[in-house]
Amino acid sequence: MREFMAITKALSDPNRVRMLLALRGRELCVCQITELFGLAPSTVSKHLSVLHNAGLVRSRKNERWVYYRLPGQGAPVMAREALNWVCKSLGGSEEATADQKRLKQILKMDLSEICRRQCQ
Amino acid sequence: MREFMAITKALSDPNRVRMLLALRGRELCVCQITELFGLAPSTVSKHLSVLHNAGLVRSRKNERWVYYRLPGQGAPVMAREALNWVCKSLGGSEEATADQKRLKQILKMDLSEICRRQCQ
DNA sequence: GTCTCATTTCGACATTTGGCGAAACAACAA
DNA sequence: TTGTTGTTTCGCCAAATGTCGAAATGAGAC
Repeated sequence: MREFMAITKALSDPNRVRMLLALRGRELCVCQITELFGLAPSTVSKHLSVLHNAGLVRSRKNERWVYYRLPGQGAPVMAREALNWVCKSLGGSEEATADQKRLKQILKMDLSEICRRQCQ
Repeated sequence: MREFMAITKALSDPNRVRMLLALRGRELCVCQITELFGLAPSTVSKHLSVLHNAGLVRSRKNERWVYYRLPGQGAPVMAREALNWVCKSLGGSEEATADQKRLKQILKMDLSEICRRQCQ
């Protein structure tokens, strides 16, 4: 029950759901997600920690950046089924499609450049 | 997205999830649910309206009582899949099992008697 | 019509939550 | 070591949420 509630609470915020959808098929670093959503870095970090706590994302650190990704087959059943449900339900939604489109632009940019813009 | 968020928000409260689990295989009237959870009737009513709004329960009125039940095949895909996920994930959980046990006792009681006790 | 009574709505309150900016942290660079 | 810099943690605030009791609703019963 505790595990389940951690997942549903994580999924009860639209920004967090959009983050999961943006992570389909690739990993993203915090600054890219921040750029995508136009939120403060601290806010994005908090959202990601909620998702991480629910087992809905994994993270790794490389050089200066922290990358988040969806967990693969190694994830607990509950989380995996939740993610399947999210992707199946909203994979083709307006919001997800628009995010994917903007994400394409962001992926072309240099990470350092993104971060520099956010530090202003 | 709106429909999806209504569902995840509805599922983000443990009492509401427990209500869904209690409704597996039977309909229950508001006073029975109130008795099961030890909450104020107004609180239970609000929770049920949130679930109803998300399409996760149906209701009907009979004589003095309002009965709630899980929607059958007629429910929208998203709600049906959410309910399947809930039942599959938590159907055998400690909380659900304990609730089922207490529910057995409550089902033996007369509806009028339950309501009389709650009006004190 | 009037009463009864199960349920819902309303108003208030305490807690939780999403958001930000500032400060702390961690890892690389010089 | 000392900066630089991307990320996280910490305080704080405004908005949303769970809970209750009181009042309103509405459908039978008399």
